[in-house]
Amino acid sequence: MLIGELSLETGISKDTIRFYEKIGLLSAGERRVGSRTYKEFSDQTVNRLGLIQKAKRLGFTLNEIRQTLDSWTDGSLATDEKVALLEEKMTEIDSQIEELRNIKSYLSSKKAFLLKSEQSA
Amino acid sequence: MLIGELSLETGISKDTIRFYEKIGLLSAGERRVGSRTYKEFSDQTVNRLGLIQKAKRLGFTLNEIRQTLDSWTDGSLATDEKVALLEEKMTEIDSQIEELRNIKSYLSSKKAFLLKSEQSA
DNA sequence: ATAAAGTATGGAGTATACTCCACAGTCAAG
DNA sequence: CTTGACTGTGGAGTATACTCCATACTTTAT
Repeated sequence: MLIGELSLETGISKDTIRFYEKIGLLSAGERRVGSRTYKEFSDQTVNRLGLIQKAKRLGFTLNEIRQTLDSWTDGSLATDEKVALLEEKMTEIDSQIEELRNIKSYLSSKKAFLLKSEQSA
Repeated sequence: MLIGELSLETGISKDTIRFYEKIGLLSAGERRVGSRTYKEFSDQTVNRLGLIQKAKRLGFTLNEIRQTLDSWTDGSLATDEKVALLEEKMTEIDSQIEELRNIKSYLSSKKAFLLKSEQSA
């Protein structure tokens, strides 16, 4: 598919997609038309962009994402290494959730304090 | 306290503290010594920097943090508005936790897939 | 008296992640 | 055959958040 369709399907702007391709986070084939060539993106690119979004939400930089996705597909990782990597990421997610819970309970105590002050006023 | 002590207590670099002060995220008094003036930070600044770190982890920009902290202390918010704001942030945290759980279960399914493939191989 | 450590200031530089623009070729519709 | 929508390229610009550097003053230890 061409960039417009990919953009529509993923909700990611064409400029961002072009930027991702420029830094090697996405790859594209070529479709020759007259004197021009258009970028041809595979269906899996939609999935890859979804992964990228997920990873970004986890706080990874585009560089880290590229490296991880590359090592995932270039045959340099054995299955058990992939499993270990997934488990590592899941542990990181647990830590992040824990941190969010801490912040939430901090906010909760702030709220309790406000309500208490209000009552006594 | 001076910047070095504040940096030690918070683990935030002097440069970053100076940057925060420059953009109005922190305020400091003046301590005059001879022809010079040093920045004098109050004890509450430690706490404020802790808040800033928490807010950053929630994904807020420094600008948003400044505005929220300012409105918190400048008397422009009634108690019930503060309570509402806290509740809103807590809801946002819940959403973030939910999203992290989704990503985790995605990773979990990837892992299950890998293990299944390994078994059949 | 001197050196080391801390501080302030102004400004340059870096990293990340886009976002926008001008220019130009391609294609389908009217 | 013109117009509008889509595409590519190169490069400039923006926003965020620092980080580093040179210069210079002050205090403290030796």
